[in-house]
Amino acid sequence: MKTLVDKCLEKGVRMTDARRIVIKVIQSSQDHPDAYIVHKRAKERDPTISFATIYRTLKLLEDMQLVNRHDFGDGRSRYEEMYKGHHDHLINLETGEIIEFQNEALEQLKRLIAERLGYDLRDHRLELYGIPIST
Amino acid sequence: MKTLVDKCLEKGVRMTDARRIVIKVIQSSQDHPDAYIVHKRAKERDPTISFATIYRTLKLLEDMQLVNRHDFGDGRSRYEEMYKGHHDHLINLETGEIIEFQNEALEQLKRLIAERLGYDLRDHRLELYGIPIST
DNA sequence: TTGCAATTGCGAGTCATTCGCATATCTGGC
DNA sequence: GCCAGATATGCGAATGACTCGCAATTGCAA
Repeated sequence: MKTLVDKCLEKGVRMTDARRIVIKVIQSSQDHPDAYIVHKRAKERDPTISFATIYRTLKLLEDMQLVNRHDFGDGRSRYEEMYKGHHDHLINLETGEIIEFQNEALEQLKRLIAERLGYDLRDHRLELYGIPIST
Repeated sequence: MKTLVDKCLEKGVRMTDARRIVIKVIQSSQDHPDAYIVHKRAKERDPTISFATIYRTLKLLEDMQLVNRHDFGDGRSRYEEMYKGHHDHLINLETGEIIEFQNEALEQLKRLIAERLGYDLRDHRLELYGIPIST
């Protein structure tokens, strides 16, 4: 099981303190932090790390397909480690809580629809927004 | 068949020249224009109309559920009249072209997934990104 | 250990969108 | 039709997320 650091080294990406910290933050986050939160968490490990570096490193990791960037409609990007299988998100409109889910039937349907339209599916984005069923 | 203007009047929304123009632009657009394009088209009808008014009017129409705002990941919002049934979008990664599609099985599946997770589905967003299948 | 290209922190710059405010425009009641 | 007051407009400035330019620092290969 390779770590993100291993994967970076493998691709010849220079491994700096700042990058190690951002990677650590991403790996130990179980939620979907935005850049501001990532910066806040990174500063706990090194108070001198800058915002620009957070953004640059997140972009680097995104380009390397090691991190996923999501836009949940609140005007800023949120990040999570790209690990295991694909999953989609359901956003609780009352609390902002984000629930992850996987559904193979859904994935198949997406591919099928794209194919019917004459396209090879390269990426997709699905978000459900709901409120908890009361009772 | 009520027009957007009718629907606005019905809800007691004051009908101004600027709003009539924005509505006209939205109604006669077959694509998914961003605010800049809406402004450009609106200026053809009244060169003095301002950007702020475009945004304010689009927001008004969005709040009234007469216009849909989409974010296709390029950093700006795109607008379309909210008419007929719900549909999703497939974005051609090579040309940026946007294809609309509807799929009832997909809609049912979305509702089912939300329900299983204990949520009442209030909104959702699905975008497929693909490249044309070459033959 | 050294050299130099890659990376960092900083502050300034972008870009889409929103706001504050003075002016202009609606619209319901006469 | 006309008026008053509430609303909407245009303008430019403000915001907020993100990116860039640059000088100083740092990683890493030889």
